[in-house]
Amino acid sequence: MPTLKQKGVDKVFHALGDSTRREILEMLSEKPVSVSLLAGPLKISLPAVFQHLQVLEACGLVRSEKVGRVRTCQIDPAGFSVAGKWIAERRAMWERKLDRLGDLLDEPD
Amino acid sequence: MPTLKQKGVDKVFHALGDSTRREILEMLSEKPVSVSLLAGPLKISLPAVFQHLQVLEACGLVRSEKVGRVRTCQIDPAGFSVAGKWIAERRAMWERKLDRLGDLLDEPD
DNA sequence: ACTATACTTAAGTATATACTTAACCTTTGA
DNA sequence: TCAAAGGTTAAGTATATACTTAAGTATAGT
Repeated sequence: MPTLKQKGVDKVFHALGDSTRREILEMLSEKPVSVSLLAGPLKISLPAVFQHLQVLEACGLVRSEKVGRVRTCQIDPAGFSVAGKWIAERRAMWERKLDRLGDLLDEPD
Repeated sequence: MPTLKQKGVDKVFHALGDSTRREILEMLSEKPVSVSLLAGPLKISLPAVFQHLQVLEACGLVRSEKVGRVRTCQIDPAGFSVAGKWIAERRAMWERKLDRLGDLLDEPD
């Protein structure tokens, strides 16, 4: 079943699980930003930021392009739709099932 | 800003970032299941499963109740709405902004 | 050509995470 | 009452992750 494309889900959620990376995403959600500008507000080194960006790119949450010596990063919606879809699908299923269950916790199978 | 409730977001995404934990959630999405039944199909020890369950409970993705010596686990939608909301909010914002940008950054792909 | 800027790579460290096995507690049922 | 079933705790290990500093590489400005 949905175990084939799960690799991407894995990477996206793992990426979102880090608060620094989510901070980066918040910054990028305003507008595209260069690597060093992203690093500014963060209290970690520039290489560290770069590594986070690699993670974010690898799972389709961020896209970037280098022009001259400046790399500009922006949100890539692809990764988000992977994550969003996974959650939405499960949520729909549970809501149905939980509904059907009523509130009885003790269903002895 | 939204930096206050972020702790929960952190934990939920981190929890979802592990494929074994997502497998557990898949199982629970069918119906409530006991700890040892959850462990059955998984190729890890029972204590390991238990630890995953603790992570899932700590972030509101799973709820459980012990009756006699059997602990029955079920999906808790709370955690999912945290994650779903975070994604939905950002997605809405980006879609607006990216739209406004047009294809400003020319797409190399 | 020379220097500064902006990123990139490399290499190492410290902590977190997922797992293990062994031992322990509770409840159930002969 | 005793043993098995179901779960829990403890303790240790091995790998992954997030970070660091130092040393590149390439482009821009003078």
